[in-house]
Amino acid sequence: MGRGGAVGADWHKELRARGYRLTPQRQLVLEAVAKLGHATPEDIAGAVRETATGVNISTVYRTLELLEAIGLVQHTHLGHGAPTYSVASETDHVHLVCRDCGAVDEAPPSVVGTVVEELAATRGFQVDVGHFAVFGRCRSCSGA
Amino acid sequence: MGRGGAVGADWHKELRARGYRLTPQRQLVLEAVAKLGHATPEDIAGAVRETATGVNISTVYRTLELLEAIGLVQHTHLGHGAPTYSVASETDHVHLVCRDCGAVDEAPPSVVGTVVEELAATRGFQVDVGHFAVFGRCRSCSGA
DNA sequence: GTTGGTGCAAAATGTTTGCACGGGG
DNA sequence: CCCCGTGCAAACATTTTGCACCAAC
Repeated sequence: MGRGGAVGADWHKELRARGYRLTPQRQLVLEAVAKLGHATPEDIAGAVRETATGVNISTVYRTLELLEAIGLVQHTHLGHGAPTYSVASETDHVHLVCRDCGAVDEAPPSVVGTVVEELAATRGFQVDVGHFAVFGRCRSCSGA
Repeated sequence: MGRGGAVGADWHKELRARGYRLTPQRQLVLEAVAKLGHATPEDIAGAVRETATGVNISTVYRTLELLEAIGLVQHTHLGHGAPTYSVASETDHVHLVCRDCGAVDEAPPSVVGTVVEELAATRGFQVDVGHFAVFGRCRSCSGA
């Protein structure tokens, strides 16, 4: 699950190759994203503060932007508030968000496979399955 | 199409029936939503200001919340910024948003029909097709 | 030693709320 | 005449930016 070790062993090279520096803040933010999963920037800042003396929220934003550009993390919109970040390898699934209770469920990308294929074939549209959630009402809340 | 007159002829009754009052602001906001389509609260406030002396932005928010509760309008998240509002009858479609050029395309709900049915059958999840957009890369941007 | 990264504070953006006044019913 | 709805301003929440200092390389 969210173990820090799951994060690519040598993402340092990714940074260096692009001229970026390896800082403790960047290490901490990436570890926090891996550990938390679906965490908002604020969540991440909070988690990091428990470990270190403190990483400024603006640094968290800048770092997330950087890590996303490199392809190490991705963000998803699960609701009206802040987006949530996960390590890129873990975001390959569909999010089901209940409009009533707010519960977030996950489904394998295969459930939308036919749609993805159809949109690619008929419109040349390459779907990014994880970016937006699928909104609706879960079983518990639909009254059944 | 986008004329104010296209909006249900007697939504006044909807208001009255629930104990709400009919005000010029509410009328203007609803007409603006109908005319603009996929408009942010700020867009709507701007459009209304061209007609009237001015409707406060907070009134726009409160009015949109009210109109959505009644079922006359709905909002959709098309990107990272503000949500966009449309009259309820026009939101019954899937939004395809390109991550590169930001273009918003629309597709009939039928393209996701199988997914909607599958999620209902296997998980009891009632999908709200219009609330979140489908994110990805459009034909022009995946080729160039 | 350079130069990019960080912290801090302030600004920008988007949304909500408290309160007093005015208009709808 | 009652009281809901509005305008206004301030609070709130989230994200971005300018700038001086510090640390990675």
